[in-house]
Amino acid sequence: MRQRTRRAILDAAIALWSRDFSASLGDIAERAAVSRSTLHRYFPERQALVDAALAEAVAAIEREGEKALVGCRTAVDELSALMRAGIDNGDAILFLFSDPNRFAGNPYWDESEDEDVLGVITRAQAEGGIAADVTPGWILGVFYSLIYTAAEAIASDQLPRHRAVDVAVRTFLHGVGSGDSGAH
Amino acid sequence: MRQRTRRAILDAAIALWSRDFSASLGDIAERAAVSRSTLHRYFPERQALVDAALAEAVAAIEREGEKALVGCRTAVDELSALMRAGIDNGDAILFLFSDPNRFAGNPYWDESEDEDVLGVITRAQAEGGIAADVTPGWILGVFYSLIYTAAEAIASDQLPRHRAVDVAVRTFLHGVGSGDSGAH
DNA sequence: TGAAAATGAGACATCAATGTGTCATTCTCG
DNA sequence: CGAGAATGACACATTGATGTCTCATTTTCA
Repeated sequence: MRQRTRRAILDAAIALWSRDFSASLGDIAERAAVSRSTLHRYFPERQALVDAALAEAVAAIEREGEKALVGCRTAVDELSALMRAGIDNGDAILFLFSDPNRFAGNPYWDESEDEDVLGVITRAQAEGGIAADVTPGWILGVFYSLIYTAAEAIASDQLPRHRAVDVAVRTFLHGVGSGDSGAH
Repeated sequence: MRQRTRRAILDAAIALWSRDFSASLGDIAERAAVSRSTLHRYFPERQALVDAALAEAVAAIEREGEKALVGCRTAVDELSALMRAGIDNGDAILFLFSDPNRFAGNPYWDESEDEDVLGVITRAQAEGGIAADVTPGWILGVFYSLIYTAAEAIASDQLPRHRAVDVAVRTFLHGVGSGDSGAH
């Protein structure tokens, strides 16, 4: 029970704070189907919950990202797999990146995931699967933006999950142009 | 002076709330280089400032979008122009769309801009410039996401403004793939 | 079953943000 | 210049979120 409750609170915090960081602890407790008393037993201060949610979100992304990479042959394959994993953890992505400065200086803020993805991107550029005349930083931003957009489309029932993943990967690689106009 | 002060407060509110909606009125007053007293004279309650900022952001987007459309020949041209205009008003875009539910039910919340862009998108699909096998809703989401990403890249000095616009439009139409792999 | 753990309910105290006033100072413009 | 508008600097009350505590109830597990 102990772990289940903690998990419910963290999930609720990430789900709510990913959309609105001003959500109160009362809101989170309600979402987690837990009393505010219990929430305070697990996380005595608001900041403690922020830190734990941050650590949990980072861990989830790393964990799922790791799993997604098995069996990939090219760097582009890896990016597609990471995008799928990111969409499946849309709340965590959104929570981490909705405000790039929110966690600046927080010891639990870990940019290694950024570094990992950037590595895959530069590798994909070297392999010729990703345009080499655009900065990796821009590509990383597009990568996360499309994950966000796909997660949002799923959450609002605009697209089924599998369709959202396909369309996001396709948009990432080829854009939404018809394809018959000359690429740059 | 009266109008200038009001404008400074609205700009500060949009700039701060676009990144962090929990920013306090004190933060906004400081950013606007104005005392909290003055802020309260212009906007007696927090909600009044929220409403005014919302109305101002909507108006700015509509106004700049309108201006951007002159001289466009194709619907794809219009989308490119709208994207440029959006990036130039990145704070307003971000403020309006960072939380799609924040302004639900607010009388100043106007979805007509959404409708306008959706119209251009379907027109572009009919003209053959935009893929017709993807939902307009998805394309709209990608459109705004790339505006956000470009505005963020500019704000963090990763890309100069003109370069960000170019790269965003190109990504919108052709993605970040190298282009020599078969498009869908 | 029965003790220990976990939880819920609620009464507080505290604190930061917000809202409301007053008064002095600065500025704008006739 | 000088009156009126605009602003800044406070003091203060209010409010909602947060943090702390106690006690009753429920759940878990040996």
